Amino acid sequence: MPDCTFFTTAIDYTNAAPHIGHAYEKVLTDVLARFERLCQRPVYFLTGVDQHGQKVQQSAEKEGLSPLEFAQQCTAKFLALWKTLGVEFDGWAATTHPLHKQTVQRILQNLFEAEQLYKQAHCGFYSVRQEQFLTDKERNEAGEFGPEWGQVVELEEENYYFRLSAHKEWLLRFIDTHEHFVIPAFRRLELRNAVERLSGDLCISRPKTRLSWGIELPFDPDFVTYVWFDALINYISFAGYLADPGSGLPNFKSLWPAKAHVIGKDILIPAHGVYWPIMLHAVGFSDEEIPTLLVHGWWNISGAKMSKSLGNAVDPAVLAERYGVSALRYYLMADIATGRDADFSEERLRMRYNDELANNVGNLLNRSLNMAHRYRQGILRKLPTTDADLLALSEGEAPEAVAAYKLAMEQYQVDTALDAAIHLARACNQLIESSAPWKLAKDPEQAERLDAVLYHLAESIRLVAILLSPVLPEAAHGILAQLNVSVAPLLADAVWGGLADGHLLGTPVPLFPRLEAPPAAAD
RNA sequence: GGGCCUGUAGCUCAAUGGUCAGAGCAGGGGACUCAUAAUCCCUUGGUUGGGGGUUCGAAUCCCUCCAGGCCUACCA
Repeated sequence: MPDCTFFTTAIDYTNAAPHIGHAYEKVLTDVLARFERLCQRPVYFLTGVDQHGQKVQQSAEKEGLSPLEFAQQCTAKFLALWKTLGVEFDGWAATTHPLHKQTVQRILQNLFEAEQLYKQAHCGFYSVRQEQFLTDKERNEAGEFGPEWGQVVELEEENYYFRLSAHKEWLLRFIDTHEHFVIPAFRRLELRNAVERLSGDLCISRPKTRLSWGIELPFDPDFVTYVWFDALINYISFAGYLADPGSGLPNFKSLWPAKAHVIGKDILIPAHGVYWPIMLHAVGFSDEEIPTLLVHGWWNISGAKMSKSLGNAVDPAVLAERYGVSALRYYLMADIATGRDADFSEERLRMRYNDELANNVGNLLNRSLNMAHRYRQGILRKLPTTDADLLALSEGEAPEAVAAYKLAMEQYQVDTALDAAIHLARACNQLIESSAPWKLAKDPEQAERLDAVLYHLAESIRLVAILLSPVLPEAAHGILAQLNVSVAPLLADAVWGGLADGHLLGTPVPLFPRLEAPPAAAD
């Protein structure tokens, strides 16, 4: 058993600038990692970039750069975005890293020696322009390869193959016996059906004559390895698998198996659901060492799939600039159910931010602190109370919100978890209306009740801040600062009564300024 | 072609086969003044895509049709 919770994300291909989908996956994983820290569990968050392959090589040539230069330029954009969005990872998996190359080559060598790889000639139609073999799927209605492929020649080429189909029956049994291999459940069904139809082995090499930008096969220098074989291994190479002592990489045993590989639905089949478990199995990993796949959905725009080529890609850096990191992170976590698709809408981003963060939470903090200062110089009294409405909050709404939040987060349902936090804030606003502190303040006989109400508000807000902190680390810090709480948020502290008798609250400053008018039409 | 998902209020979504299908937002009406023109209360709004079937009971299970989407095919 690993002693550290290990999350990975897909590594992004350094061929184009990051879009909202990249940002979503990384923020989601960042939130899951931050939740582990909130629970005081050790966590290791690995993300990175996939820098090899034909597309990078081609794009680099177009720009007159070396593949490495091009990949590094693109990598810098991803790194800058993660910094902007507060995505704080522990390990950075860049596949051009020498230690990664070393591990990939060691695994290839082991598989070769175990006779899991073999060399075979393939004869087929090859597009010179696109530099790839064509299959029947590329044929047009007339059964021919269209002009978009340029010159097509019949070519025979030798390559190395991985004995994928030899492990098909094992994979089927594994899927059948491991209910939680794929989350959500319907994806597991989808995967199982795909595996049933699996036939043939996986070509894992490209001759250097047509692709040089990759990791060389250790047993045949005329070839580099296929992109997926290179990329998937990042999950173990950067976790320290087969690493030499003193490499600086983590201790593999402390991390593996990963709690979850967070990936998009597009790379479940075949890469992560077929190639990856079979690779691990072939290398000698036991069934208990195959990690769970947490498969998230897509942000669509106007219901259409996001695509750079359609010109509708949403630049997350622009959104962060326009609305702020908190608004963007909140929207990405609140407006999609993990595993499903959602429609991206700036209008909904503004709406949810204004309604839930500005009007509900932000204004609650502001009005509560304001009253505490106006009526009590900011000093809280922690006194026993018998008022039913206050007990309903301290013994009902608040602990129930924490429990619902925890349950949802453990099931990766971040949107549901956020609902629980917002619901608690809403209950506080209701308490303010029903107790009307401004009236209590005018009646000396109600002094104790006023103190109790103010305490209940501050205490509830403290809990809300703790619950929001994985999604909104900065804003949670801001809330706690205004409450004059200096300790870092912990879920263990999300229990009633944390604020001491005589606690002095900080000065109210509007925290989530409303996004007033929609900015002038984008672009 | 094969596989999978979705279809519930104007919008975004809930609802282990079991009270009258619920929230938030939007719409309508009202209240309040501590607050970021915020908040709170009440309220309008549904043939659960259509049609069959199983059941004492169906949004939920089965069949079928319709509509949209995804994977199958190197964009999270």
